[in-house]
Amino acid sequence: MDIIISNSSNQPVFEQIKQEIKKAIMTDVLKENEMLPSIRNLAQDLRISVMTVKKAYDELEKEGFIETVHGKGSIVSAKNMELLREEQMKEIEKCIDKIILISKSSNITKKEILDIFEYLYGEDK
Amino acid sequence: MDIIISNSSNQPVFEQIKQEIKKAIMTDVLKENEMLPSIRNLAQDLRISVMTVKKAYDELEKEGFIETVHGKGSIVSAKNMELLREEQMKEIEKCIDKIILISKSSNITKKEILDIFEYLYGEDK
DNA sequence: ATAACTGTTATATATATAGTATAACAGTTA
DNA sequence: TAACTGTTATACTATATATATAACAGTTAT
Repeated sequence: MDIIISNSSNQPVFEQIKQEIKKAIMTDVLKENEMLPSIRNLAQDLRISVMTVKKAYDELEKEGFIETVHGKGSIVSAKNMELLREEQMKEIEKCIDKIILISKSSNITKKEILDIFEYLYGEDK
Repeated sequence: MDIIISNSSNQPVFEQIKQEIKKAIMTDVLKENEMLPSIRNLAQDLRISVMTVKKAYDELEKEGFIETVHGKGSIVSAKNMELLREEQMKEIEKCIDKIILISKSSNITKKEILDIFEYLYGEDK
């Protein structure tokens, strides 16, 4: 599994780790019940503190994406696809809400937004 | 001009002030060359520190939305509509980028997104 | 000139978040 | 027992946010 973090990102490191792992789960790079890297290994690979990785893992566990057992390590929770889908749907809805808020308090039209969306989405899918 | 801030917001107070003022400019509540509230008055009204208001005004000036003269106060810059429009367009594009990123790394389809958009947008406009 | 407004600058303080570093402790497995 | 796992606690640094206060400086009208 490749986890890429950037210190120039506006996102905190632990947040980037969370997102990368969620992405890996969603794209099936990390499958159900598969082991995640140990916090020490990942910390060493990314050259960051163990505590930062632990924070990411702790939050992923609280959110139901992984399960951690003391002494063994962390695995991907079963039945998390619906969870992820719901979470991502909520994220998309938040973005759309923001877009609509901007649109309605400005002279940017619905059509303009749809055009940009189509353009940025590209041909595929 | 009504500026509403919330301490329970995840956004910092100075950021909320910036957004409220931009919104007021966009909706013509604050017109070109119109005076903004003095930093002391606004701070008193919102029951926050003068420095927090100053920070908001300083950034609005750096971004070109207002102009401040020592001893006189701040006014809305002329020709900021294109500026605001561009900024809001960029904001919308960022949101769309995020939506597309999520969409393409998940099983959420373009059609689903468009349906949610239509639903949330409502009938008007 | 003075009063009463404006903004400016500097200083000190408090709090929260993010991140690091280290060490000691504890569970698992071969 | 060795070599992995995660856990907890502590201390420290840096940054962002926000407050409070005071002194300084420009503008305007009387």
